[in-house]
Amino acid sequence: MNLKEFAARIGLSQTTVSRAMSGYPEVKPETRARVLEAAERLGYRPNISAQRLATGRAGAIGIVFQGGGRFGPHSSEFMGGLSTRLQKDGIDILVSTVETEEDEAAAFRRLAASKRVDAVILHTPACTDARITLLRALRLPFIVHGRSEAKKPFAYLDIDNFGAIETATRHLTDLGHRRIALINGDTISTYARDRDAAFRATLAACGLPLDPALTGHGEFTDETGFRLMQAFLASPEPPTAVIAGSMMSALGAMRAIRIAGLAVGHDVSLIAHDDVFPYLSPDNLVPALTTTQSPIRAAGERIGDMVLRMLQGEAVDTLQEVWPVEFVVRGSTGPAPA
Amino acid sequence: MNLKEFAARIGLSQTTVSRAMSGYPEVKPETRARVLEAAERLGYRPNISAQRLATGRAGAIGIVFQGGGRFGPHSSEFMGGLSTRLQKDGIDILVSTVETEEDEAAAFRRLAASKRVDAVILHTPACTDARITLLRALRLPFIVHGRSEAKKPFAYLDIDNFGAIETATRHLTDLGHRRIALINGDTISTYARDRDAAFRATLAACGLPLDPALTGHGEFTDETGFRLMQAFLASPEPPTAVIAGSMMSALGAMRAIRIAGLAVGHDVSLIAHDDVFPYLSPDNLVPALTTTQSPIRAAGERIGDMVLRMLQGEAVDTLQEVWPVEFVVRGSTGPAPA
DNA sequence: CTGAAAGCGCTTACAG
DNA sequence: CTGAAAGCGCTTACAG
Repeated sequence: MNLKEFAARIGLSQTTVSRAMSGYPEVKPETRARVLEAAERLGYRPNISAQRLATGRAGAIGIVFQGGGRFGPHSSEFMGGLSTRLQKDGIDILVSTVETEEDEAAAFRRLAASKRVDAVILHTPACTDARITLLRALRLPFIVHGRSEAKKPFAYLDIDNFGAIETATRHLTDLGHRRIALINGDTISTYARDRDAAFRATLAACGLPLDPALTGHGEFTDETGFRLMQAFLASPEPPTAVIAGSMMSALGAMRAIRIAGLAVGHDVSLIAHDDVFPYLSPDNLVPALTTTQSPIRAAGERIGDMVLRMLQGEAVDTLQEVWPVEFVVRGSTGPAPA
Repeated sequence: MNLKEFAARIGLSQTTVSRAMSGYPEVKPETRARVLEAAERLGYRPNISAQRLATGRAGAIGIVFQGGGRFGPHSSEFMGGLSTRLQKDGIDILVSTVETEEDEAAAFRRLAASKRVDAVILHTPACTDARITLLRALRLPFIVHGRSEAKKPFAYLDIDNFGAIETATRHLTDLGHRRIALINGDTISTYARDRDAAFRATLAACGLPLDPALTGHGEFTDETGFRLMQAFLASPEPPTAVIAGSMMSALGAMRAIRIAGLAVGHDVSLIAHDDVFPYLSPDNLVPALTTTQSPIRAAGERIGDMVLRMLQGEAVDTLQEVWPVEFVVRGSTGPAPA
């Protein structure tokens, strides 16, 4: 049933029905109630494509994931939160996956040109990110999950990666550790740079040298954690503590530590950053894992909120948040072995 | 730039331009080439909402995830595959997350009434699933990831859950195990029932009793695996082997086994079903994990393919596939202890 | 092979 | 507070 039929059926004009359903103020309350009730009863819903064409709004926001690897557990938690929030306002999420950087740029061009989305969410930004320049040129509104450097301000939500790693590192030095390793994420992303900077700064502040053999980069997978930890342990002076960038890396690191015949929390302390996955809790590991934690699902919800406000015209420089990261000490960290 | 402007700019009618861009046959090849080149050069793309309104097609398929828990690592892998395939045909994916069963039904009604999607993907079906009845009533085309019982045929892609667990169980009995435990998924889903049936049938075929204390159900999380395994081990006659429904459950089970002072693959054999996650490989575990495996990403791609064929009018009874599951023996299974 | 025009189902400025 | 009508930007039956 379309608007014309429905309006005829209840004896009102299309105009009034449309206004009643869209919540416009100038409709008499009784009229609105009657329209809403009838729509529910007769099952009338405005055709979304017609609505979009008429208003010029797409009613959807876009998100692009690059490569198989990047659509992992973090993505799904984030998406869960985002979707929960946008659902409430009837905004759709349009998911694209691409292989390369060029494909991602092409995807953004396509989204912009065909007016498929009202805004996009950019994630895992690099320190200087060409995508930001592109989105600006395309006049496609965007919000960044993470931070980046750019001349003009833009909307973003990030967590305090610097603070997280600073706290973690400081906790370890306080426990007497002097050889600390870091399993970081990919090299170009801002978050990895921030974590690296925090790690270096804190070691320096404690008068400890940075041993390049004790830092490694890679995807947040079990395998990378395992491989890097094995390399650390094989170095001439193995670490007595390690900070892992994610729960996945931590699982791999834990195994490497055990295989080496060492005990986590006793011979080697371990801290992981935890995005809070419902299916993998640091409390369940043995020993329970000390973590810096920040729920990525909540970040998704918040970004959904922010993108809606942006579309309502709120200025981007009021849409900038940095979330503190919680630090939870559990059994995987202990005094440095004598 | 819209069609009118663009057509004027290159001196052709809107009709011809539209036909050239949509790949209709009746356009002269040179004309088409000229149109396509100009579109590329001038950056013209049809407005997607107008296109959808005019054709009556939404150009999108929907997928609904129920509850936070269900949008986990399996979902993201599946979505990655699905998106990869649909992208090629310019079909969008519309993701919704809901809390309850009623919300899910409401979401389907909304998608259907507002013509937001051309079809939906239904996943994790129960043996008799009310959602199938609903989608039929709504005349919303659908394809099921999994199987279900229904009078009329419908499109689906499932893996051979029965065969997988049969093979796994048989492998264990062949190794001399007589007390085998099963960590299964939620109770109402078809896949869990199939796995349970295979487990029972194989034990029976080997003349082994089924001990209810050695089977458990729950979400595919580390925690559930851990908790169930601890319970199994605490039973009067603990198992010498266990089959876990997912990699997450297996991680928890492994830990419970180790905490009990037992060795995986020696004291207790372990087999897991693996959906093949890029960030968590059974080869990396210690010992490497024997698995029944089936890549859920590939299933996502295939379902994308099938849904496109369905929308092109292919009959649903030719869109039914059951994939065999691969069995890979690694170090986590060994002879039953004497 | 190409074009003029109706129609898809909404929204909204304008008029009352 | 309500309505008649133009317009959003496409597609496509019909005519040539």
